[in-house]
Amino acid sequence: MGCRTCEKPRVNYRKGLWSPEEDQSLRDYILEHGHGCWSTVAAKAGLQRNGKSCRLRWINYLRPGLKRGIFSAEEEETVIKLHAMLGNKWSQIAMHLPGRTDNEVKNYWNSYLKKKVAKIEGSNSYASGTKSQDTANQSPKMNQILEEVGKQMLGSNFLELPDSSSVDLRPSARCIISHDSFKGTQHPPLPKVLFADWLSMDHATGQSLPNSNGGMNCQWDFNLHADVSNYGSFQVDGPSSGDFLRGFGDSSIYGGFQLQFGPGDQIQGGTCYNDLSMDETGGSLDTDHDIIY
DNA sequence: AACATAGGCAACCGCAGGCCT
DNA sequence: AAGGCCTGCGGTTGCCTATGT
Repeated sequence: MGCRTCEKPRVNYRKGLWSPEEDQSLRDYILEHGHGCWSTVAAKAGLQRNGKSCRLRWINYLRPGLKRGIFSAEEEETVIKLHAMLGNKWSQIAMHLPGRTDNEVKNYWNSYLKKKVAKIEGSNSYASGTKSQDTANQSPKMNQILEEVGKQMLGSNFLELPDSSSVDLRPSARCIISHDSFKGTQHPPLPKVLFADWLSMDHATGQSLPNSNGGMNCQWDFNLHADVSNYGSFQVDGPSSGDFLRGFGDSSIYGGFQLQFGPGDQIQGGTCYNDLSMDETGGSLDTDHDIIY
């Protein structure tokens, strides 16, 4: 193995704010070629930036489907509740907020929500520490919040897997309802898992889920009704589907649509989203192609 | 109008984990 | 097995703008 570091020419990477021209170059390049290896994107796109900077710019600002502007009351509530459960796991919190980035959630929390929660919580440790992942030490109020969140997650906004499903919940899976509040007989035992978690665990490992429905691999999170016993189809509805769809070339389809997945289909990050074909009437995805994200 | 301060946000930094050679 | 690279994540910094004096 040679020393590749020594072979690389030293580049004075540009830092600081991105110009509109740089944005355009990066966007054009990725939309055409996909990002592939980030460290080579900058050079190929004609930018004097390092790969890390390009990746960050794409994820936080340029990628399709991003929501800009102020957080809605629902989003705010979601952040507060998930932060109470997960602590500073911004990427995991952001998974539950379609169109929001971890950076955006983090900034919103640090600049606004932290103070708001501090007011609510008064002088207890939550406001100052913010790392309340140790559920054993949580206040009764926090337990109440956690219980409420858990119930909501078991409700209609989140996936409930039918009892007959054969989804394998691997040990690495983070199970949201493992909190003490949900132990015992009042809540059904596993498997019940957030759809986004279910997908992201798959994403994390880069493997297909070992179930009979074929591997699905994407990170969006939206209101949906799932029927994994029916050949891996799931239906998306509600306003979030619009955000989802805006990720695919601004197709402004609102309302319900249905995605069909075959056993061999896989949707995962890595290449270009405009390879995706979508039948607006039937709403089926051509999953021979990958979806960027 | 000029300056000081605070807040918001974009971007950078450093670390960890996984993968490759 | 060891070292290097790449990616993702959370923490932090610094710039810009709004607001107050």
